[in-house]
Amino acid sequence: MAPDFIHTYVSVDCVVFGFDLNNQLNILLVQRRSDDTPTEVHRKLPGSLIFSNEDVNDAAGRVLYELTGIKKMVLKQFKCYADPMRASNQNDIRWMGKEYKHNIDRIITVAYLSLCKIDHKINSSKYSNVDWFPVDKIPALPFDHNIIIKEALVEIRRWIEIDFSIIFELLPKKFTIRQLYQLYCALSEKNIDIKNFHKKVSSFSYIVALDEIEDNVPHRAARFYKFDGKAYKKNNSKLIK
Amino acid sequence: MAPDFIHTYVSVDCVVFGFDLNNQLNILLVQRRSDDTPTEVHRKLPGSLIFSNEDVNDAAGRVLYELTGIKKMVLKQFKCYADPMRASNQNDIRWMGKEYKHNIDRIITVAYLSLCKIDHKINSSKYSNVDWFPVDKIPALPFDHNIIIKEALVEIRRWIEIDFSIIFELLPKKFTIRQLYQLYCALSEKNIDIKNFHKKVSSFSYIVALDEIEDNVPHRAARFYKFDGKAYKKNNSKLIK
DNA sequence: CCAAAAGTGTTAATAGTACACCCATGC
DNA sequence: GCATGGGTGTACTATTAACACTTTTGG
Repeated sequence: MAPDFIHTYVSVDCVVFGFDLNNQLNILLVQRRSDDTPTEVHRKLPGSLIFSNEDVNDAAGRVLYELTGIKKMVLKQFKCYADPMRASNQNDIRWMGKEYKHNIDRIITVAYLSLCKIDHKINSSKYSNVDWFPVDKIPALPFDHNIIIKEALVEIRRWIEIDFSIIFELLPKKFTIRQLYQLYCALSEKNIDIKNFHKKVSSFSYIVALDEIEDNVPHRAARFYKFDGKAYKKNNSKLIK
Repeated sequence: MAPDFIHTYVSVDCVVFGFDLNNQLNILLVQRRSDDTPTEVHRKLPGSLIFSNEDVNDAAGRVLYELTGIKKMVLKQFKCYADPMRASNQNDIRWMGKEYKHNIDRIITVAYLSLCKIDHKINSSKYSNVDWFPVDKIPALPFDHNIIIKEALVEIRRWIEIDFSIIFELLPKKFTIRQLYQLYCALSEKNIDIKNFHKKVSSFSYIVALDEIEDNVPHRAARFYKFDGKAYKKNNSKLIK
């Protein structure tokens, strides 16, 4: 009975978002080593097979740490990809054989979202090349990584709705309300009035005005604010619909 | 290198919700065959290992069909459970050996949500016992099934917020606004005024009043309504916050 | 001065909340 | 009649949306 049940490899892949100064969402991609075509640069999502004694959440935390050198990044599992054909491309099969020293026939992956301040130093212990790519300039990637990224974008938007506070993971510690506004617009695809946004947001107890203001801007300097996580949790408000 | 990467079995488990006449959320559990203790009845979530050429989504659809005899049930993947210890209980290991005729050391599972009108006839081709259990009377289950159910409850609430229309999968074709109200309350844990709810909901274009009214009730009979999926999609409204 | 964005104020429209009141039915 | 819930209306409140106006800064 049941000769058909599979025994398969399981990996995790991480979609790490950053928000750049041009108000673009970016994603971290790593370089895939390829001896066959040393001149061509191949990119992929950072990921790894899971270890025999490792939960997928732990594996994702490990991948993120090996990727950025940052210990406690926020992360959120969002989907398991298990199409039997997702790793059927010959290049992908060859790459897996080299990378893992195993013959891998089928592999399913659990995809994670993570967020990173784009100005944070990336200090990877595993990858030699780690770079930000704007979401509208993602190259063709192996496996189903392009699909994963597309769905991660839907997922991050949902996440913001559920927990607004994670938006601050993408902003510098000190930010202007305009920056928050532009990030919120990029994520929610709503088109709210910046004046009203300003008024509303600056009234929140967890958005704390600092003494500091912008410097060297060709217009009135904006005030910097910081996010107070404790005040947010107290009022556990979603506040922005 | 990499002797530690696992090659593991993958299963799907389905949490099927129903809403009963006592305004209780229920979950479908099946009976686990156990030769060791034929007198004791053990329950579990319906599930299966995935086949070698099967996507997890297809496996979940198959499990649901084998469970209920219904072809197109709504389903939603919500989380992958991969704790290395999740199948370390000796009873569970023994059961898996018998069920699948394999020695299974580790198994990860992908959990799905599904919804079913509780009055729908259950016609299982695989399980001899399939029963509804109110969510507050779920017995101790094998593996991490109790945890999965707990998290499924959080997930179904989120789902309703994202797509209100799925609530009608839990109601009879003809329903009163009170029924809709009580289901909505059970799911959202909000405490809105039923009069205001009535007024609001009955104004929606996709909630269609029927000519029929209740029968044999000790008070004024309520009107039946039906849900118009096409009208809903047109206005793609979430409308209820 | 002008352009550009910060920041505040005013007002109208909309949506949500509380609750009064009448209706229909079985006992 | 009375208790129970159906169904409608009205008035109040909170939130959102639109937009005018003043402020600050560099050029």
